[in-house]
Amino acid sequence: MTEESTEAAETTEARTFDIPYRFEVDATTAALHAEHDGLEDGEETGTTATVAGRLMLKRDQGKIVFGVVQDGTGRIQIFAPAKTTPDFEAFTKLSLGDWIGVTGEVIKTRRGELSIRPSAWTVLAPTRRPFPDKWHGITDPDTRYRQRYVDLWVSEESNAALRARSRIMSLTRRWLEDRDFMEVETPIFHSIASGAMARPFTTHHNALDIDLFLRIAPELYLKRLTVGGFERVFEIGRVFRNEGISTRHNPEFTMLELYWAYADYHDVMELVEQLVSHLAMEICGTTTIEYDDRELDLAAPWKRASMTDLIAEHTGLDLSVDMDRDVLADIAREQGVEVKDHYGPGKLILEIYEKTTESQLWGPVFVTDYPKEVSPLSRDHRSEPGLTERFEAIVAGRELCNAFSELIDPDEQLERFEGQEADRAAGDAEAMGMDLDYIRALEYGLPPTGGLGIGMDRLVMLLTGSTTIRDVVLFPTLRAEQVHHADDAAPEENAEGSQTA
RNA sequence: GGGCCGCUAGCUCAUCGGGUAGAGCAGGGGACUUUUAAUCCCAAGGUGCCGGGUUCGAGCCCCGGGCGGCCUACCA
Repeated sequence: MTEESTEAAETTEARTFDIPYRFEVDATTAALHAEHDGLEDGEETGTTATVAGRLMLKRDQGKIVFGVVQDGTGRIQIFAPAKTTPDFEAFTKLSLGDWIGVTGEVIKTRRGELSIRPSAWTVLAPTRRPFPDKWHGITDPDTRYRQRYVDLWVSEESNAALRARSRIMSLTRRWLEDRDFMEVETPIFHSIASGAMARPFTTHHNALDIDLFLRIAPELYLKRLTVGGFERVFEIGRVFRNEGISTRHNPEFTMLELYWAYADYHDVMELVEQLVSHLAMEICGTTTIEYDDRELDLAAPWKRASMTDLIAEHTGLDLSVDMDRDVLADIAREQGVEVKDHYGPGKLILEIYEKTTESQLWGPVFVTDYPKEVSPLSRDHRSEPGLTERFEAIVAGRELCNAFSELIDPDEQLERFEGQEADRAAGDAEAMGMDLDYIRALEYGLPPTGGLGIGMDRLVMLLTGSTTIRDVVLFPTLRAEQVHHADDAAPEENAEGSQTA
């Protein structure tokens, strides 16, 4: 087997076409269906339309060719009789996967299929690689994620989920802007990894000769803006956490954070339940959706319950951060928690909650009043000592967001950072970094502020029914693939573009 | 990171007690004037992920590696 013949099996011989520099489309396939699906079988409209897209199916009848063209909105049949189709011979030679533009009368065939009968057509891009199975498409997840450019036009569900993602982002922005929130962009390079508990990615700036972290959260920059007088800000952007990859985790993911001056965490709860139910109505047409074969009602208001009440409800254990640390540690061990020496009462309660209760919740429910020990950026609870005004929303059994009445006291914030540093010294690689400039900002005065972070990928999963995050991320993080191309293939190498070598 | 599983033609999948791989679709050639994954005929297409080992003989058994999936751990 020679190199040439191997390659010939994988890419078809180059066909040459005179490809225009632009092409004027005047209709989408969806619009044509919306307008003309009511036609009688065999009826003709007398109206001409021009569509463009990829040739997905072709049925050659000899003197008639039936094609199916797919654009970004759907599909339409091309009805091409030899008699009326220009350059008919060439039309019969088109390959599945070719991009074409077609102009012709909109008609309905005798068998009742809405079609365009071409009076003109042109190739817009010939495909040089073989078409995936036209019925099964691509099932190999590796290929779907690596070659999303194929997956997107072959797998309808992928296409729909990723388009829904784009709409969700757009709807979220509009909804927040309608409430006078202003979108901002803060740095992705951080010199201190702070604002969340996670391991960062590290990089280096040559000219400054300094190491930098990719941000794990935009939080501290956004609150600096509130100090600066931007009273309602939000950022939708990528954050980076150097942790495991799973069906719910991608190392880079999209976070919405917002800060709302003069509001508290009760206001933020209302905002979250309203935003999410609004998005559900827009995307799903209802707030009663199904996820993972279970029903979920996203209509506001959502249940609110404190962490300790939920633990009591699920285990019968009546816990409090006032309890003796060692007593709590024993209870934690009984529940299967791996207790570490530096865990205080608050951390132990959080661990017990995560072990016994969180996975039992389906939601939506706001879990409120987190221990101070595990909430270094949240303000002390106004009436519950040792707790903070913080909540997470559990929806479909997963954490959707994290929010709080922001800690505004610089002295208290400094102490919390010091506590984090102690944890880091005790071996906690995810402890938050000390940020003295942020303390300085607080010293200028941060008004009462409600803050929120939502994992947008998770939200998209929820609203599109996706059970893996990779289905809502266009290009999920994967190991590098070694792609060979025929032109640079060494003789002993496999001249293959889609396999690993 | 740990455990389990997978990798066969461009795509979707077969095959076997270890005896040298087979079909559909796509691609090539041909037939067909209303098809709907069209149909029919012909020909072609494989370093069975890679590298070792065992064996007279390995896609199949063993070891190592690569890539992926699921579960698990951390987090959103």
